Amino acid sequence: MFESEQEKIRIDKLNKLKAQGIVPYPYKFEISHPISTVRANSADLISGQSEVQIAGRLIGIRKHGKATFADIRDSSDKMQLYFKSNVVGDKYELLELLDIGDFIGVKGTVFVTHMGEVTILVQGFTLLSKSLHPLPEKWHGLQEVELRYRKRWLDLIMNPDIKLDFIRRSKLISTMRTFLDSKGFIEVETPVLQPIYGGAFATPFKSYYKSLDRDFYLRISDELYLKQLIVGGFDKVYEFCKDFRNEGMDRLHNPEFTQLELYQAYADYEDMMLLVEDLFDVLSDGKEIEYQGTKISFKRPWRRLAFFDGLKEYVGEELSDKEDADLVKLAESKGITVTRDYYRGKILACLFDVLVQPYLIEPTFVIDYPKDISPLAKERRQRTEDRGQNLVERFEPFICGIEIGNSFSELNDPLEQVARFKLQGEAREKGDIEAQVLDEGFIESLAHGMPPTGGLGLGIDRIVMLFTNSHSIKDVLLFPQMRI
RNA sequence: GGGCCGUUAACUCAGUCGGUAGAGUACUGGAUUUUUAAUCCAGGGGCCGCGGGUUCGAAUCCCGCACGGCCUACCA
Repeated sequence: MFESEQEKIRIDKLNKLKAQGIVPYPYKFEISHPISTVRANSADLISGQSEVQIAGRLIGIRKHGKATFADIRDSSDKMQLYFKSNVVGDKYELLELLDIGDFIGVKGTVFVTHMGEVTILVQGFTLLSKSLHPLPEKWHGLQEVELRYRKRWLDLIMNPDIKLDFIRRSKLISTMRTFLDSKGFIEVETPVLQPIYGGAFATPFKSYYKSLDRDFYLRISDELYLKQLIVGGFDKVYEFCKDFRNEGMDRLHNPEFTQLELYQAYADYEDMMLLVEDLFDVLSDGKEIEYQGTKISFKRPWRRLAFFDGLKEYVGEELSDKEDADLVKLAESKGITVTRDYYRGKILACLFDVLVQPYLIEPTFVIDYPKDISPLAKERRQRTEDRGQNLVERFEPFICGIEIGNSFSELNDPLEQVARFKLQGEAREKGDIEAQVLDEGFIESLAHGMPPTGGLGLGIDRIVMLFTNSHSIKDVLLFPQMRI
């Protein structure tokens, strides 16, 4: 650390500052305006000869002997500074000890240069923080993608425009919160550390709780806890839930990610579809977005595509009445490897993911999934057009081929729920390591009675990707997971 | 998991046929009181990702590994 030539020079400057009695890391500085405000009101500030105090990071220095131009930037904008030796006096010499990257505070008056740039004529200045490590080059900046993810602070300094995406993320989440609050939903918090994980198919991260001497898991979902709150009498609850899944990472997956899960008593999955349409109408402000070159409209109603209709449309045949063996054959003919412990629904889901999902560009609700891959969802109500049994009331919304959520008419029959977990147990014994584990507390809560309930989970990171036109989930996570 | 590409100064990048490691920015010293990629002069700065191999000699050729990116597959 601090061994490069440039770092040694800066530490040397730091020591010279200290020797002059200057505190290189003072405690605070009174700011009269953010830079953007100075800019917006420059005419008034100039005519009034008003003194302003602004602060920020030094991002450029141009020395001209007894005059020096510099640029500082705060979170709102940047501003040119003009130091003249006959104005700042002896302090002018201190400029020699400042570097690009330092934070300074200045007081001065606003004027416009011959070149038309709004500038502060500096009357006095204070070092607010000495920077010891040089910043990347001034016009190519920091480009190496790996460094941008690993050293996000540097990325933010050198590529400040990326802040807009993270501000957008924050605003989208706050809009969701306002939307749900206005509909009477209550925001709750549930455990991240769970003795039994559940609510989704995934491999968990395992931890160990010393004082209880037992294994705990980082949650893969908060579903089972939120439903217990519905049992307890909250009619509408939601949680922005950081989930952890011990799986690979790629442009759509980070091992820790954020889901919005919400549950509404006396509602079903049809209500959840309407809620999603409403939400996206608000999030998009009724406007189209463009994602990776494709224009997307969230205009209601979204397309509703039955799971088996999707397969029929893109595979060319009706699959609901096919034998398992034929499904395996079909999968293999499409180059999809099917291992032996796969059960029917999983084969179908694989086929769907590969053959149908990539083509779901316009916002689409895929509805009515196979029962055996949906152990927490209610059986589908019988309708005249039904193609047999074994469907549940479940949908997943897709946009641009990306799965952005999951929703059910929640199963609230405790005996049926036990039976579904039992089937999951059998799948687990056959080697399906993601099969869901029976949670006795959850079953007991259902046994006390849960009202009919609609549940919805939305992948927040992926939704932010859509609205910020980000190709990778890493671009909407400030600190994406990287290999160590 | 597979394929392709990348890794050289703090950053952005060159580096020919295998023959002493280059530029710009940044940094240091000097000149410069309206510049804004300031300009001009001079200078310092390298584990060429890591480990092997071939060779008189490797940043360069070969093998392996690590990390990253894109594509692809898988994991719902």
